[in-house]
Amino acid sequence: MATIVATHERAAAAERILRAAIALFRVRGYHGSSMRTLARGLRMEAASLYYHFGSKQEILFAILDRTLDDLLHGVGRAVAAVEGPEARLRAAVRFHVLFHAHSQHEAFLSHSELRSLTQGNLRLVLIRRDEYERVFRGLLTSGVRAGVFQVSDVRLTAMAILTMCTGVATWFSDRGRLAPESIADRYVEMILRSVKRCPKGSPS
Amino acid sequence: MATIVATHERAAAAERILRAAIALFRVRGYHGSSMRTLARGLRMEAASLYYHFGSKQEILFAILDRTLDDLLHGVGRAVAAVEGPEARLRAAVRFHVLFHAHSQHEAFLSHSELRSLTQGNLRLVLIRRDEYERVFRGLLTSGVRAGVFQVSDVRLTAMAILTMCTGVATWFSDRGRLAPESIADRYVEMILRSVKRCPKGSPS
DNA sequence: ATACCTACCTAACGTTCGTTAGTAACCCAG
DNA sequence: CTGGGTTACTAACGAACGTTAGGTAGGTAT
Repeated sequence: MATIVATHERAAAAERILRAAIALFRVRGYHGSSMRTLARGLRMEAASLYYHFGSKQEILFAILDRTLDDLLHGVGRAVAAVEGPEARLRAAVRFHVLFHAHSQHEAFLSHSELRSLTQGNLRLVLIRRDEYERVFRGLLTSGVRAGVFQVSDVRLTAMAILTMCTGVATWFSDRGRLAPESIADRYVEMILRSVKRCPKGSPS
Repeated sequence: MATIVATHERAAAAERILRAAIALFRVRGYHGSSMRTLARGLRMEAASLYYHFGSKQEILFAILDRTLDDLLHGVGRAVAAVEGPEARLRAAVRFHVLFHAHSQHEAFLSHSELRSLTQGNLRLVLIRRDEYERVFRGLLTSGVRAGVFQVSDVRLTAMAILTMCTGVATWFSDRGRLAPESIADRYVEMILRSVKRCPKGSPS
């Protein structure tokens, strides 16, 4: 079928553009990257990009939109796979760290380039980001209710955990000292240490 | 003295420009901000900015240069004021959080706009940023040697602490629920909980 | 009063930007 | 062999960019 092949090729070309855009925006930023530079990396002309995307903004939104989808589905699957607040928080943190190492560049963009989105696109992205953050607040709250966590402020702790793990995307390197799995393990330990209720008289 | 008044006025004008640039770059990013937009906010013409700064890049560098200075001197003063690894780490974390709340915008820029610096300027900034990070690694190492801290990886823990506190600059709001002091207190607690050696069998 | 300096201005330079119009090469169906 | 759709191209648009040249009003020093 021509149509099936065609749509497949088309999707593949769009995918190639998105991958190149992720790499370029990561290094130079959205406003620092031009359609001509993006096209050059793909051995194309700038005008040809407009066959696949309606605008530069549409490319940025496509990247962030998909990344937010991946984050939401990923964390959903991660917490659903285990039971209990502690195991679920471990799974969620682990997923978040691994995602920010493996999908480092798009994860970075979905924080750093929010300001480059148009108002409408920003709204759509923020709705899902809030949803994502609510997952972590929910896990902390359940843990506190169950008596296994002890945190002075759920919202603040959730922000602290998320920004700490999100930071992995800014410094992680494939050729670095630590593998994503090692980083995730250690982050999980650090975080659990700071939210777990201390059995007897707490050190603080 | 004419010269003293003159240099003072000149410095004040430059200061005004820097403050406006911090606010603008924060919202739109360096490449997303134009000299004309910056000038409009100051009720000036774009060309007039070149009387005070040689280029747009020079403005960005001036912001980051001074911010790095403030960070280095600030953390130096903070740790020198107390004794012992734990008290010093508390002081350093406390300073870092307070700085990223009070000087939120320039602190944010000194992380997000590193990529907009020219190669030479970037080098100068990174040298001092590395120096700053070394302070935290040093505090962790002393604590481990003294037997009061227990961390699996000093470098990783330092990065985790720094990115977590740095994140405050991205979400803090003057009109938010928590005052900088409260945030700092709680961050200090969370971090100390996760690096302090547990007296008997650790929870992990 | 004159000369000078400071701090701004207007006007314009050449370049690059995102984007559109129109077109040519290719591929597969009939 | 022909025709239509797909995917790229060349060329160009107007706008905005960072920056420079040159001028001018107002204060200060002599």
